[in-house]
Amino acid sequence: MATDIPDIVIGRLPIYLRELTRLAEEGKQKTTSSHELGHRLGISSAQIRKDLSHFGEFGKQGTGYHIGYLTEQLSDILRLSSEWDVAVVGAGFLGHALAHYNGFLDRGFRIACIFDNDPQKVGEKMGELIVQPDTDLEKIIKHKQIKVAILAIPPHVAQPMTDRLVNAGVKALLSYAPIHLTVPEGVQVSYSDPVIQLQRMTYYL
Amino acid sequence: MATDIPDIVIGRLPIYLRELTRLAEEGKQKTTSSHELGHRLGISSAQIRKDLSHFGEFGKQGTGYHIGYLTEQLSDILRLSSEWDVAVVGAGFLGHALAHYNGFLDRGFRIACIFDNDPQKVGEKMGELIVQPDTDLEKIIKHKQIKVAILAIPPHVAQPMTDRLVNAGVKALLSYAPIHLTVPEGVQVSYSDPVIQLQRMTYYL
DNA sequence: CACCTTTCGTGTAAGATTTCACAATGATAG
DNA sequence: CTATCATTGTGAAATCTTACACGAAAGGTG
Ligand SMILES: NC(=O)c1ccc[n+]([C@@H]2O[C@H](COP(=O)([O-])OP(=O)(O)OC[C@H]3O[C@@H](n4cnc5c(N)ncnc54)[C@H](O)[C@@H]3O)[C@@H](O)[C@H]2O)c1
Ligand SMILES: NC(=O)c1ccc[n+]([C@@H]2O[C@H](COP(=O)([O-])OP(=O)(O)OC[C@H]3O[C@@H](n4cnc5c(N)ncnc54)[C@H](O)[C@@H]3O)[C@@H](O)[C@H]2O)c1
Repeated sequence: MATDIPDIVIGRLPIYLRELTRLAEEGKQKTTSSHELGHRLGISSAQIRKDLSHFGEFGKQGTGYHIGYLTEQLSDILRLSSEWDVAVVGAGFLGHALAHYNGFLDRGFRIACIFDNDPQKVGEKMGELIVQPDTDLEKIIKHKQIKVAILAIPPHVAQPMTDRLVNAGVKALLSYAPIHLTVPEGVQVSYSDPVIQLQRMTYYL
Repeated sequence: MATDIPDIVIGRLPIYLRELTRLAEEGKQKTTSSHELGHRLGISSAQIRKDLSHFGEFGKQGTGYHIGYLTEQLSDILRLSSEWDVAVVGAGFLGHALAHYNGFLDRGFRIACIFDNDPQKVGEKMGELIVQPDTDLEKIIKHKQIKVAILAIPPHVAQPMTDRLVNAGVKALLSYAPIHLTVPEGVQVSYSDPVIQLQRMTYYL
């Protein structure tokens, strides 16, 4: 049941999870339907049912899905039952925003440490954390067994830093640097480049 | 030629453009091939050729693509020949990072104004800009004919702010708020939620 | 010039994803 | 208890996307 599930399906699960959490917060109802969820997300109900059916039968005919139960199941599928420690590399503007962002904790992640190579930044307090020198990066990541990192450093140092992180055991990497990164098989990479996103939209304007 | 081009193809053009710019910066060569470009991006050469062929014939057999020429063509296709003015809404941590980011200018966008509703933030200097009160938002956006906006405000005010922006004439919106937005037909929306991206990766860990 | 190498552009095949549509199931109301 | 209604889970069809493979062009070489 766990094999062979298309990436594109996995990619939608976090969206479902996020909307289920919103539904739970609204607190108006204990259950929802594929139709309601789809309507709220601009996705067809059939797609939602098909996606979920890859993992089991979570709904009930006539009633729909129990919001709490489906939330739990999706959290389990996405391995969010316990928190992932995350390392942030780069304590500039973006690192600053990330360190202060409180939207990670209740969704399965905790910023566990933040690194910089600028002596001026090292030691500075950021949110709950203190900026660490990048020379300690390998030691701390190995010691805390950190598997997830966020890159918020300039593009020209992103690839070498990626290599260091992977070498220290990081398996999932979200990069804000506007550059394609090369990683070994088995390491996940994801990118966030606002300019790419804007450029995708201007075509249609 | 302009109709019927799949969104997924449009979505890759900015990636090609970004890598072409890097190649130009490296300055080692005047031309590149679909094979080289694909190799650098982890995309098949056939896909690159097929994607480009939707818009015309930009290459030369035996030689490949002239980097400068292809860059120009892609910029034209994506409507990046002249700069788009961009409004940033929300002068918090993220708005701060965006206002100081110098990676927009050379890729077709210019942050033209930044808004906040917090009297403490209004008037503050951010990068080259001064934070404007959100009450002036409609006036300024209409006056400058701004079509592109970035949302960096809390989730619960994101939908009403979207409605205001769309009403003022915004046609493309990049939102950092972790919530699905509803917009009228013809308005483009794009999202950036790092938690969604991390959750997509933890499944594979 | 004849030959070789490179690389494009593209028709077609293969594969992936979405949509359709319906039997089956559970809830509800009279 | 039966009829009605809502909604799931899922094969099959339709659509979309990627990969393959090759003829044709361009440039270089002897
Ligand atoms: N600011 C934005 O809104 C924004 C938006 C999109 C993308 N980005 C990208 O995100 C990245 C960071 O952006 P930023 O605005 O925070 O930049 P920034 O210059 O404010 O911060 C970068 C930080 O990285 C540190 N650094 C540099 N080399 C390092 C190394 N080898 N090891 C550890 N730390 C190192 C610097 O000391 C600095 O503190 C850049 O790649 C940028 O292109 C930024
Ligand atoms: N900080 C991060 O790293 C990060 C990461 C991902 C997503 N986000 C999301 O991005 C958004 C902004 O995050 P942030 O960290 O900058 O938050 P922030 O609290 O630092 O900034 C939000 C700003 O929006 C302003 N604001 C609130 N309501 C407004 C309104 N109606 N009109 C105009 N301005 C208004 C506030 O005054 C504040 O200055 C949030 O939705 C957050 O969930 C943040």
